Amino acid sequence: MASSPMNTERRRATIADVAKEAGVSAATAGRALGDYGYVREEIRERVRKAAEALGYRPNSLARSMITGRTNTIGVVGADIANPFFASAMRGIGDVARRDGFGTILTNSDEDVALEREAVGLLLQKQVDGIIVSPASPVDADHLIDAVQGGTPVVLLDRDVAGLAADAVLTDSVGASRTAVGHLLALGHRRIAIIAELRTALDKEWPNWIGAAAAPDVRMLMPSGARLLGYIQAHEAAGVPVDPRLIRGTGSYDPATAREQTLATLRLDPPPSAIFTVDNVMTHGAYQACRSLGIRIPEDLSFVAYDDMEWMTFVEPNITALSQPVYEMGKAAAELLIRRLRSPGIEPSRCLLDTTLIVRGSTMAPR
Amino acid sequence: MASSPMNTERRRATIADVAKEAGVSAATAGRALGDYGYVREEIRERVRKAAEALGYRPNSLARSMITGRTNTIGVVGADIANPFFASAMRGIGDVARRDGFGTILTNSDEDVALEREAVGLLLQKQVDGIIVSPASPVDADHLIDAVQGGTPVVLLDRDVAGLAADAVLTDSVGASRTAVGHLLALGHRRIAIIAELRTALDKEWPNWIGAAAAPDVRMLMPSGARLLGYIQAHEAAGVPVDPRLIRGTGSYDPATAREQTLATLRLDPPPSAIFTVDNVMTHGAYQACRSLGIRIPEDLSFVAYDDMEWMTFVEPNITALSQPVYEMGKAAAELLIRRLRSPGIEPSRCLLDTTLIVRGSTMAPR
DNA sequence: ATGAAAGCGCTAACAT
DNA sequence: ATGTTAGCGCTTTCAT
Repeated sequence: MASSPMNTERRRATIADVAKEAGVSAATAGRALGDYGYVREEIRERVRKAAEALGYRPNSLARSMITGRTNTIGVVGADIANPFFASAMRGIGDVARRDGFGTILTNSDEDVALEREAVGLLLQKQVDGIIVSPASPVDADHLIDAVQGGTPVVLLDRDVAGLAADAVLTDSVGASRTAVGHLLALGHRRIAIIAELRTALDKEWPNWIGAAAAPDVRMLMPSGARLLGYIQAHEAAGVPVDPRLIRGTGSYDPATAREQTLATLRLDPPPSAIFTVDNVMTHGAYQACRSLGIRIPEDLSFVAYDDMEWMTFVEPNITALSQPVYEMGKAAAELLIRRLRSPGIEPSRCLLDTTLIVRGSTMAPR
Repeated sequence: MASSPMNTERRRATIADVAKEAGVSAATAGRALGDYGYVREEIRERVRKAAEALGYRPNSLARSMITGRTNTIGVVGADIANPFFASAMRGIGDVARRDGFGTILTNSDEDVALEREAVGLLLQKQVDGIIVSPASPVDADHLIDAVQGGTPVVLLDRDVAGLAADAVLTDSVGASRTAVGHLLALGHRRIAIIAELRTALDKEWPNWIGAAAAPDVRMLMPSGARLLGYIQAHEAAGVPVDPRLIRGTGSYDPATAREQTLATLRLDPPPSAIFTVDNVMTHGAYQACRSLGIRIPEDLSFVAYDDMEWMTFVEPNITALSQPVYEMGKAAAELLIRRLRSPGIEPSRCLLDTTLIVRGSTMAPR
């Protein structure tokens, strides 16, 4: 009955082909294969056989046209090559697969224009929802548009002022206070901090020192929030903040972090401790320390935000703030899928804990 | 003229809405917005305005139904949390974005069943092509199916016997010969190797030693190929291979790598050097060495396959084989997109170079 | 250069 | 329980 010749690349079988082969209507074939509506068990089996014989594969595109759902999640991260996003993405991917979703991945490189473009592309592809680590906490009209257009958004790691969306966050300010508090408690009085401070609001940090009111944390990027924690820890301990110890790189970039670290270490008097606000900053700062032959912790105590596996490889092991990054990705995907299933519910903010792991890179200053 | 009320979530505008707003037919609106066919410039502008006013976004699904192309690439890697795949994915993503493609990412966890399922899902989603790091070099009927069905496949990092597809590979055997040759030239005669050796054919390595004919490299996984290079280097140097120094973990897993390393270091006489075949093995092996307080390179020379940033953080720096991972991802995407544009061409195999970076972790045995 | 109509592959109403 | 019909949003003939 098969009329097509044995050419190597024949037209893919459609549900109509399967229906004809099984001697039923396309609708019935669809019901049998798609597990919806009513089908006699005997027919179902016959259709299955026919589908098998023809090597039939349903076309999700056509299905999505009708159902309005693609079972696809869009993800916009800064850079998948960064271990932070790689781990988070793994968490997202695991939950997505478990619940029958695919994931479209895009990189924004911390650029709002690229992020906007990426979100636009995802919307055109009709993703069911979007998980995003926004490049800016204020410039987010494209995210608001998406939500208004009916595509839910979940914020990962970074908040956005004025966007009522689910979010998975950590308390960067608090964690930073803990880390810097640890150094202050050890007796450090000159603590350098290496941070991106890339956005306009993050760059207003000089105003935060000694200010009556703290800035709105929701307007800050993680690096800004972590600097805020640094300042708060100092003020709580009654230790004055030396602005020269606060080094902004202006970009996510180990090379600049190295330069800024070298610059701060040349100060007179030099810092007795250094705090880096994420793995990229840590990378550059640690390189700088090594290139100068600085002894850790005798000459300089070192605390890093983000725990990396190599921090137990080096001597001494590095004291670090450990974030549950994989779990953050999982939580984001779970929040999104929950919302897809029950759209009405109030946005919820999931706050995960960061823990300080004290290792050998911190001691009292000498 | 806008008749819809200001409800927060109105139906998304379609091309018909835009057409009506602009006072033209849907076909013309499509031509104006989609840059195909002929449209008077004046009309084009009018349609653009209407689209803008309605916040129109084309529906890629509908477009793909007709054109048969989704402008989407499917990627199946083992684990995006592994820095190797994360870098490769970044390369793929950069090229894809440049050429107007999206990327759907899935993890196979080195499991052929999961890989098969992932490929099936990607085909249902009608991806234009698939980039895959196959979990098995022999069990690949699903990949053959994809190609026969008209969806091109590009192999990344791992070859598949009997699949005529584009591939981006490195010479694992040769690179491994170089690395082990370096150790042999220094005078090492007892070199341990830590490798996955997960597949059936990789586990046949005892037959390779002193064999007349080498096994078919295309049937081996990278870890098997690297072990083969190890054996070849020994035979070229006339140094006998001690099978007790060859440690297979059976899985991608730092914990097992650590155990195997501890076991091999307990041998009498112990190895004077160790070679790890990828970053996961390196992770476990390095932990093992640290936990025993072994001095590198005085007690043990250390060579790693895959260069990681931390290898210049530790003391001494680790001698490593560096692969151009990001470029491999780029090349894979470029091969795939080239094939999408000119389907007829012969499959090409892109072989990238691996370089040995000699650092402080290797010296002559004492 | 534009419009009318057909149709991609599938599912959702509506019959029966 | 099954078939018929309509239609998702768009592009592509085929007219004019």
